[in-house]
Amino acid sequence: MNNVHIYKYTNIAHVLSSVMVANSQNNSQMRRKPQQARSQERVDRILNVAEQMFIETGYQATTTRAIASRAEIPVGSLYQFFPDKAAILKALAAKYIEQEKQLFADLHTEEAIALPLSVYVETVLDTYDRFYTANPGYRIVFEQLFKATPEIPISMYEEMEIPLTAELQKFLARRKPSLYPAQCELIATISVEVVGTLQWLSLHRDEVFRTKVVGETKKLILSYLKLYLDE
Amino acid sequence: MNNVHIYKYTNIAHVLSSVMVANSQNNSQMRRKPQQARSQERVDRILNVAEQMFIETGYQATTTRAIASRAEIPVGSLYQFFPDKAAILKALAAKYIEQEKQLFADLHTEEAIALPLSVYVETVLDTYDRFYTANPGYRIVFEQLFKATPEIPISMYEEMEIPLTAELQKFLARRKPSLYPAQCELIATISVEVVGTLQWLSLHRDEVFRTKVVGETKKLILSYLKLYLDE
Amino acid sequence: MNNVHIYKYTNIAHVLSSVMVANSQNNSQMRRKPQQARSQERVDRILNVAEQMFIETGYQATTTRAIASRAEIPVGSLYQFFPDKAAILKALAAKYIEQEKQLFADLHTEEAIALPLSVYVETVLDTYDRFYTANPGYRIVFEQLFKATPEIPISMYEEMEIPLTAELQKFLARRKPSLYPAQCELIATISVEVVGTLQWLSLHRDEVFRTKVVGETKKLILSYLKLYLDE
Amino acid sequence: MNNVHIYKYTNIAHVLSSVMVANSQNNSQMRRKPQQARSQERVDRILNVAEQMFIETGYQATTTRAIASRAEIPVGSLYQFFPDKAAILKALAAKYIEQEKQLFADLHTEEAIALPLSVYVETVLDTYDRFYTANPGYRIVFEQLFKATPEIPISMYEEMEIPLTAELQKFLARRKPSLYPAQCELIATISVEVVGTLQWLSLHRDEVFRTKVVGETKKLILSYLKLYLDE
DNA sequence: TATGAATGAGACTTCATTCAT
DNA sequence: GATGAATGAAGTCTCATTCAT
Repeated sequence: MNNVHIYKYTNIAHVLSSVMVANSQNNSQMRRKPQQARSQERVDRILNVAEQMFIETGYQATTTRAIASRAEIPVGSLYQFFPDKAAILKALAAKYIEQEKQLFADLHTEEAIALPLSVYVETVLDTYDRFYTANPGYRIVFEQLFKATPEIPISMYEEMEIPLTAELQKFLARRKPSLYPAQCELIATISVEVVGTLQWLSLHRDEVFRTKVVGETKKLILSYLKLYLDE
Repeated sequence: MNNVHIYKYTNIAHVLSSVMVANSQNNSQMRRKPQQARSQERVDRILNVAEQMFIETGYQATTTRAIASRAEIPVGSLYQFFPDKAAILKALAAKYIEQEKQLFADLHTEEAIALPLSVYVETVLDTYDRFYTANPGYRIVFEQLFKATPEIPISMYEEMEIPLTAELQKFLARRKPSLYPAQCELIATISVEVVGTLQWLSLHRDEVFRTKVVGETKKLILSYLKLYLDE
Repeated sequence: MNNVHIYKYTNIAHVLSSVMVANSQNNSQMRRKPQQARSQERVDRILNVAEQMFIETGYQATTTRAIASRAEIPVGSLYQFFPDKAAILKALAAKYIEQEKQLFADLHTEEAIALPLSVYVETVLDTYDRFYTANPGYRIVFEQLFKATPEIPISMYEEMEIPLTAELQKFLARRKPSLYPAQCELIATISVEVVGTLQWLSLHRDEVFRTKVVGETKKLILSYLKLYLDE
Repeated sequence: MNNVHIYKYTNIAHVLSSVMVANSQNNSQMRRKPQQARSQERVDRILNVAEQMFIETGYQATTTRAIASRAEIPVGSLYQFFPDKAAILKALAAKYIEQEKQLFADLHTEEAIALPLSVYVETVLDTYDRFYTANPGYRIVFEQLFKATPEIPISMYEEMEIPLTAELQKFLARRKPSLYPAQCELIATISVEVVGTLQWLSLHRDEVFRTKVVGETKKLILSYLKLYLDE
């Protein structure tokens, strides 16, 4: 979810393609595929540090020197793995999408679609909570990514690999075939956006707060979907 | 609404006070109170241009030269009205709060609270829609403002002059006295955050989309509040 | 005295000429001869304020706006009296030279030269003390003036209107004709420099300190001159 | 000597401490301790160029770009060694104090104090001449440094590491125990100020002039001190 | 391959001076 | 003449990126 805000801004195809490249094997955003253990460990450290600093300070205000320094590697080495600062952003995005894919992999089954709505929502949101908690930089990374790509916004998220919106859209179409595709899209978009925001909100205080917000999110989404799925 | 994300980040009192100063008569954020028509027009142009560019490119990536250039004035003139870049942000924030106050001024009455829930939601969201459409930079400005004030986050929005969350909280307390204050706060916070996000989402495509999203927002919020207000 | 440091730095002829112009009637540094009382009063205020601020903050760090503001006149008006910032410096210099001339006017007489050395020193230094106390900006103004005129230093202070060094030189030549002119010049230069510095030093603490320093200066100069004048 | 003008202006302790830091090993004014030969040479060039330009044009009027340009390095490199413009000033000050200490290291001995006055003066002033000739920016650097530190002037130069005034004061107290401490302080202060000025003066013309001025300084100081030390 | 010093374009801001009112 | 808003060149400092070692 909350990928929605992505296609609001800009040319998804463009951004996504460049991001996905970072994900593939050879033609990587990364200058050098870190085959050795040390390199891989360095890349991970850079990514973790960068994610943390982007959240804390924002993308622009985070300097490459600062990232390298906190990751305890020389700047030069950072540039051996990433051609420029934006590549770190893209690598994070790619990592997020990868995580998202894996996490949602076995969610989109016939069984799942047949589940009672409440159970479905419960399952999806728990999954999403796990994903988001593991990838707290998600929102800020994509926000920045699309701000930096000032092109025509196209909403073709079906084509995208970003799973949540597509998943929900398909779910709606199956459960209530009388809904127009445009309606499915709208409902899915809104749901995903809402879940994304509330997840982000949930991370800004303590654990108790997070749990409460997640609980409310489930109630909210369930009551909203019920309007259409008459259950 | 959507002020929620404000108290997530930081010390409201601090930020707000500095912002409100920009609103008062003499002790302004602005170096010079523009008395003549031409000056006032320039200040307005700066503010409009800045708002637009902050939305498009973000605060940090927007340079003062670029603002001045797009506003078709020399940089020096910009600095005659605003002591620094941050002052533009604060002036925008002050403007928003002013607008918000005026718009919500006669919303918080006994009558309003007695309204049927659906009418209440309808009214509030229409008001909010008007406000947000007139002040599209709201979200990004406050986000930036609080990012720049790295202090202890305190959630005391009752004390704030920002009306929507407080308003909703009071509304809930009156309509359903059995709700704990903490519950009211949570529900209000979530509602405001959701509305804020969806409003923001609504502005990123065409007019048709905006209308649709606003409509869905009403449904969503109404169905959510009904969970608590058993109507 | 203490004009000495002037010809250390730069082309005296150049600087002095431009300064002296500020002193003459029509071809002034000042744009407009303030004939009306108000104008004259404004010019005085500017000069006083500028002198004070140059001492406190230095010439460069003192802005024309700040001068105008502290003198309680608009900047525009300041520029009606002075073509640029440097003109204020020059006007001050001219004022100082004028003061110096007047003060030393009746000092350079046959009688004075015939005085006992100790009485002569006493008289001269008392005069100088009065002058310097009345014109505390003297040192900083000339320092700045010559720093800003980066040309060949020429020591032709006999030609100058600055009286003290020339006066002392003549005094020495008369009292001890066996001294070479070059010696007279050296002794005079050194004496004037020393007196200038100690006078400047004397102004940086309280009145008691000032008196003490002035007393010591007399002793010091007297004992020095005695080396040559065998008295 | 000529450190006197230091405590005229401001809180010695404060300024000195910040300067001395520039002198220590790790907590340097300099961003990076230049370890390699090339870097060290660059730092030296910056310092030399800056010293020269400060003398010629003054501190304020000397731009960092101009320093870098004359030192034939990019501005960025300058800022790699010095966090800001003031740090160059402080580094120079630290260098001077270091030089002063080393030069005066073995001057303050029982033997020196027992020397005939004329020999003592001769020795001290020769030492000072060497120091000042090697560090011509001394005067202007400290002048600027204290102008930028607008605090309460305290004269506690015994505590300072700056040796000359303290040295002379002790010398006087030993040679003539009947002198009050306040008198010693005054005499020392005046002597140091005078020597400082004359040294400064001596540097503004040719070598012949310098020699002559130094010679006269010795005579002058000797004759002054004799007033108190009855020799 | 790994390092981190070096680079310089460009960011924010100031301020002497002008000129329309 | 008097005013003070307007101007923009220039100053200080940062930081993504390169490249010699």
